[in-house]
Amino acid sequence: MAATIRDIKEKTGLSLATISKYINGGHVLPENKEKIEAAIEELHYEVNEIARGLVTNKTKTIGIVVFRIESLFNGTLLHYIGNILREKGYGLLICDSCDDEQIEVDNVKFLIGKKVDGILAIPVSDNFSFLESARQRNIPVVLIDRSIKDAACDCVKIDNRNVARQAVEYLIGKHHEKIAVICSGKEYTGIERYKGFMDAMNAAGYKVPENYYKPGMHCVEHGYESMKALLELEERPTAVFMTNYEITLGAVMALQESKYSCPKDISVLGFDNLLLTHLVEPRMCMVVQPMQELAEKAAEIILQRIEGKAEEKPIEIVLNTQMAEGDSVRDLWEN
Amino acid sequence: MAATIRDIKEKTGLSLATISKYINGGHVLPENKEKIEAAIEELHYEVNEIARGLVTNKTKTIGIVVFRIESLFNGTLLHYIGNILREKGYGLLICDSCDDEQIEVDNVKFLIGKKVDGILAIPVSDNFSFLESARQRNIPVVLIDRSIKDAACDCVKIDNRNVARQAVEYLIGKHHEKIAVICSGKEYTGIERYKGFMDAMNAAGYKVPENYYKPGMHCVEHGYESMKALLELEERPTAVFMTNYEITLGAVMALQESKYSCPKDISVLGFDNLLLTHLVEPRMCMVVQPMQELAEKAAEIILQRIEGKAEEKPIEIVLNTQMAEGDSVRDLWEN
DNA sequence: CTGTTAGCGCATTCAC
DNA sequence: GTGAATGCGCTAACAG
Repeated sequence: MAATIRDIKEKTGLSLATISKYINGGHVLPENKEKIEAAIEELHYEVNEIARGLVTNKTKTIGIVVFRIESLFNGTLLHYIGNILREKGYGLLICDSCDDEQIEVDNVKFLIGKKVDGILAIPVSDNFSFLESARQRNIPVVLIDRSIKDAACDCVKIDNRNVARQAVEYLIGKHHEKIAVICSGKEYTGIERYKGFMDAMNAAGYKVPENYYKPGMHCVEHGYESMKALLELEERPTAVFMTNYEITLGAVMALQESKYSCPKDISVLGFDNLLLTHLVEPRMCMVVQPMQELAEKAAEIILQRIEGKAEEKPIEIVLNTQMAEGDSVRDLWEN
Repeated sequence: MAATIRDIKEKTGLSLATISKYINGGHVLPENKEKIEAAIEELHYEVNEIARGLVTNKTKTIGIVVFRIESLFNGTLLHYIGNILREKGYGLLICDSCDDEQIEVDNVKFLIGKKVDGILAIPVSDNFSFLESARQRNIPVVLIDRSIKDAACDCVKIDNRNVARQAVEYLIGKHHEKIAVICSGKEYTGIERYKGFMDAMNAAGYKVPENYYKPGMHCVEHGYESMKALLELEERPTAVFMTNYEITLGAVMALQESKYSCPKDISVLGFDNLLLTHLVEPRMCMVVQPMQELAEKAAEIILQRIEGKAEEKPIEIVLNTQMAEGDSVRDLWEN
């Protein structure tokens, strides 16, 4: 058995209170301090966080629910978040929702059972109900990347609609008019980015035929199938805008397999998938989110909430985003 | 405050023991069962795992130390492992070692402080010292993918040397003689796979010039730089064997950027990177590990250890691996 | 099958 | 500055 605070009481002859106080940074007489330190050293004593948690009602653990852990987007976020939290002594309990809303609900309940101090979520669901159980128990929740309508919940995200509009304006600036969009049709980011797409198209006065609009699941397959369908169209679009990591990946896979070449036959502009910019020819144009900042802000907010030093009302942080230019968009007026 | 077992005692008039028993799956009278269930429902009662942990000395939490969480290899493993464990009611506390041995040591200590019931590791380090602290406390440890020499520790891995040999024999079967290898030079898998490479080359009687052997870090950059160097060689290899996910990725990136085309100018055979087989042309030959099986076995073993129903001596599971054929290897005698 | 009692290891009142 | 007592929420012995 590991040594407990009682063992060091025996060893030093001091009382539990004194020892506990020292451990938690309180002042004790120098000679007692030495005694305690010596005993700790000798017995390899380490605080039992479980016992401490029972009385403080804190676990120093934060739960994170991600829509799909295999997504590189989530992996990158986890990397940054995990490092920040661990520096502060917090553990990260991770739950993979596998793109399934029911699993997501269960995950939140599971985390609550684990008595996490706070919950970070990159959600699958587009309504807040899966987090109700957390709210009831006053467990702080911070949404990352995907906010939820009318949720009144802390959230860190990017200016989705704006950046999508800018990206499409870039395409339009290269004189594209027949632009298709592949996006997720259900969740927040997909919808917002689609709105941004339409903003730009409407402002330019361009129509979007129904078969140029490809809403669907947030997954590689949807990107793949949609791009395939677009390429088979009699009146092919001259440019395609893909609005997330997975969809970009799938669409590029379909393009690579096809007989068409980019940007000669078709121009593409993707989202988040920085990896691809180094992998395929030509270098892709890509909207890239500031992952580290996203992670840092989210960690910062959840810690503030846990320590109770944040204002009452929901904090919403919207980060600016930039577009990485490449060679995957051809100017139709050149050549 | 959340409801406790005492609240439901008040509500039902039953004793703590009866309620506890019911919660833990014991048999109680049907009428009491109904009373308890009703009270649980009404009070939104959920077990406080912390309190339970204090008395059972179990946290129902398993820690996992991964060499780099952003690696898709780890993401896939985490996906499978997390799902299995959560089904059994176990949480997964995740620690990213960021490819740094010192961080890895700290991570293990951190997990021990969190009193995890067991530790899974996909390690950075090639010696067991980072796990000593766990062993001292009798915390079960299972190594995944990368075993450690003389560690006498449970381990789930693949037949690295064999499958590498087979892969190289496939290249040799296509009449390649000038075969280069890019591998990680330090950790277990890199060394084993290199041995397999040499087994095949030696058996065939082919020499491996020093500049065809590219050991280095387990990272994208190493794959990229090495492939670039190989392509610039006066006497270029006709085939290149890449021995892990990251290196394969980097090498393919370099190849895509180069003036050479695959398999016309050079043949390649990669490892683990199934994603790539769908992304680049031509379809790549790839050794692919049975990720799900790897995860399942590891989860199974750690749970057995925790429940104390595993034999004393270390369990070592070696899974068979197959090679996915593609078109990235040209038969030198054809055309 | 049920109730009573006693801790798990620690932090936190209070007195002193 | 220190020590004795109390309880966090639960499980595990018992005895009934």
